[in-house]
Amino acid sequence: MRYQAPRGTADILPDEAARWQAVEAAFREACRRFGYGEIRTPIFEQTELFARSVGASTDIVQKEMYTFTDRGGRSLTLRPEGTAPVVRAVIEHRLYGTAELPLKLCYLGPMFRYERPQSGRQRQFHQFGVEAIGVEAPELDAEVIALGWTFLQDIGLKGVTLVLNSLGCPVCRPAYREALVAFLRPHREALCPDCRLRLEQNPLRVLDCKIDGPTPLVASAPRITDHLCDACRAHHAAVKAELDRLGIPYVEDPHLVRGLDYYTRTVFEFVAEGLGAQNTVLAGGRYNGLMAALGGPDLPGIGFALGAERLLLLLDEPAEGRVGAPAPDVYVVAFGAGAEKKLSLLMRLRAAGLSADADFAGRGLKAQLRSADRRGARYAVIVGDDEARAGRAAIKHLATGAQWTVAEEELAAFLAGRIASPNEKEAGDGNDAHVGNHAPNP
RNA sequence: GCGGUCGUGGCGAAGCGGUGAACGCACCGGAUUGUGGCUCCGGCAUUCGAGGGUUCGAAUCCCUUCGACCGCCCCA
Repeated sequence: MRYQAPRGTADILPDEAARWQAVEAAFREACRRFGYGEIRTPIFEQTELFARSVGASTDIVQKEMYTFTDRGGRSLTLRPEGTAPVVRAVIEHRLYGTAELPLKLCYLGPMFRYERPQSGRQRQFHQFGVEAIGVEAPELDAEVIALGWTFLQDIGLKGVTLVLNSLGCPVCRPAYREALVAFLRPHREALCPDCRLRLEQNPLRVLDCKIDGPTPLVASAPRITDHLCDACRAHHAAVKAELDRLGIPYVEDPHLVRGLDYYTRTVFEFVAEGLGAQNTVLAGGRYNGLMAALGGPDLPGIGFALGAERLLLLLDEPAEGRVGAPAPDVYVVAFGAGAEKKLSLLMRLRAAGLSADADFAGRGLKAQLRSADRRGARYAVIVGDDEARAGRAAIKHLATGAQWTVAEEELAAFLAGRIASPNEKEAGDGNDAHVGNHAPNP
């Protein structure tokens, strides 16, 4: 055990990778139906991009970024989230001018945050996300939420709750912030140490303090939703009305505050049971000022991201299984004079569309058949001295023990036909004297 | 960044100061000539995450270090 994967990273082994492929496929399918095209951005970006967009006072920027200097002296950062790179790409390629708005983009890939790993949290983790840019209509907020909802339904996730809030906009949020600070400052000593700092730097974050979360203090604090400007209030109401029409249940939480600074108006999270403090599985919101802040036109946007590891944690327990190759249709057992036919037989079978594998350890007949069985193969093709001499191959249906002998040339077609046939399990042709020596598999 | 639990063969897991590191699974080989699954027999850790120390003697005690898991902060 000399080398290990770096702290907070994980290898996804074949059995597990199959589960990933399933959720990725479901996500891509949901995105397709909703009209989102995939975008792939680099895994690292200029450090400035994240500092500007995510917010200098956020934990992500202050202590969680994987930042390094390349050989040209540039400061680069492994992306901690997906929105900023996508927005950057949209601006860089002026996509807003070449496609209809909203521009709908989706992505899936690894993100990096330097944190203490624990359940549902890694340093390299994976997010699937979407961004819809260029339209401010509340219907779009609802549609984005509906996409997240649909996806979670599609993969059969149970016990998730949609939590909704509005964070206002540059018109109304400053006033609310003042009101909140004015309310909290007299109670400064009652706040936890972290919150005393937040009070100065990012007062809204005090609202979702876990330590004295539902204390009378926070509970009785002024609510953002009571301080929204007319436009934000109307927007928020329209989003809720649309969700009501769609029959998507949600709970309003005026204390929902997201950890990234670029959010405006709608913010939402889908929270799940059973993940401890890391219970957010999908979250997002509107970011109307982000495009302009990153040097693009002043276009609004909304999106979400979901944590793939958390999602997989919530789905069925990983099945304990064989690590490695999938069960083949055919396992070629070749030995003696037949050994030299092994590879060419495999190639013929594969060319016929069958999955085929064989022993590569030069073991005996018995051991090879054992492998065929253990690998879960449906058929074994046996080519030994006798078969090789006759230009034929013995075929054995492993579940029943039925056996046939066919000419080498006909082998692939014969097997392809049988595997496609509903009567696959009929008895063999009796050409093999050994049939009956073994009981069928129970 | 803070706190807790823990690191014994491919995996799971005993042993917790005294000469050969249980056991289960997996794996490899065999049980009369070329036929798998069941059963039986045999094999499979000079070594207990790494480094140092205490001791006549350590996987078992101490220190350091690396790592894993869990919780907190924060986030997806």
